[in-house]
Amino acid sequence: MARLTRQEAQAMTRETLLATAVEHFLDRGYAAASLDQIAEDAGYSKGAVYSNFKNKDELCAEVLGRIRLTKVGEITSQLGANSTLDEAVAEFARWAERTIGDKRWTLLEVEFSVRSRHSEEIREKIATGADQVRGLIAGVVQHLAESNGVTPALDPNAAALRILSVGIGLGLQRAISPELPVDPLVDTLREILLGG
Amino acid sequence: MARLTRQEAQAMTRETLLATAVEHFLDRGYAAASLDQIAEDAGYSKGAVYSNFKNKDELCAEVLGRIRLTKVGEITSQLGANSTLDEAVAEFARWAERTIGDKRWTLLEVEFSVRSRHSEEIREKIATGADQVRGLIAGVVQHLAESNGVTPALDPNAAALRILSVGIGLGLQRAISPELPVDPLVDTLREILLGG
DNA sequence: GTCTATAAATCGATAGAC
DNA sequence: GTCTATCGATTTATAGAC
Repeated sequence: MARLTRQEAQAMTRETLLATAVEHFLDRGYAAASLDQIAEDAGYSKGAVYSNFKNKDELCAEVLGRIRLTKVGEITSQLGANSTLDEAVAEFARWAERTIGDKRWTLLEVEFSVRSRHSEEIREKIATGADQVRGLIAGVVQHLAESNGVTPALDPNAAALRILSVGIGLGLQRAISPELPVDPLVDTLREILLGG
Repeated sequence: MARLTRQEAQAMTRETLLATAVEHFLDRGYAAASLDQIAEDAGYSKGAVYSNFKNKDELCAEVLGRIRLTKVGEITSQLGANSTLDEAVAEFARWAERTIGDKRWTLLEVEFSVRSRHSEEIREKIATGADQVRGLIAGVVQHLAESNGVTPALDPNAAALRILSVGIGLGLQRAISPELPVDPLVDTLREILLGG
């Protein structure tokens, strides 16, 4: 290993802090996650956190961005590999079972969304993030429809809004009552794809 | 006005505190609502709050129960008055626009749900509340279907789960981005009712 | 049952040294 | 850029008087 330049060293500090923050925010939620503990667990002090991130909200926003990249990467790579529509829907069902089943992510997304109450700046940041997520879903729907030669029952944006709504609402209910089925989310996707 | 007995006086204290708490929790959310301010605004002291409610969580649970009674009362009374299915759906659309448009309620429900993380006792309380809400929705769907002679595409429980999921997810997104349409919720109800 | 007073515990954010 | 030390501002919950 060559020596790190100052820039590389700082990038590593930031990376370590961010990776540690992901775990803490997922495990404890926004309010209960402590910047002090995150810093300590990452091997730094709280000052390092504030040197690399503006405040707790911005750190959480970056944490959520990273988590979303991971989750979306999982589903897009798997969907691209499937040929028939049935297989794609089945693959989506397995992804949903795992992902919506992970209540830590849903609860963190939702808890952070509620913070839109406290500041217009946060609200805009959250709105932008949600917009991006809907865009990703719209792309997936369009891709699935085109590569299978079907016409969706809804235009991509409306489809994405509907799918994300069910995903959020069902995810939250399943975080509270894990015995609830994932069917509504999978069925929603299937109906949109086949119902044209 | 006759004099109040001790029991009546205490019932009135409780009622005043609860009514004041509804406004504070709706306006500021769970975390930002202060028991001290609620008590003061109601004309009592914090001690009175703890004499009438076990703690902040139980007070919030009662607050949510009362709000739900109000909201559900609105929609059930209006739906009962309508004759045709189209009218009922249109009436539901107006109710949804008002209710899902009231982001204070959605945000409070969601914020309190997230607290299921911190204690199994709260989680059970929240789960019971959600169960009741789904039961109410199932009843409305069944009533609408029977009184209009249609067979819903889903059984009442599945229908309620789907409708509540869309309601929660769309409500949260609309709390952040109010320009989003209410259509997904109304369309979901219509499709379930007509799709059998 | 209600009030006053206080306990007790955080935690986010900043200032200044290095 | 990072660390140490500290500020500052709250709030829930309780103990004891009335």
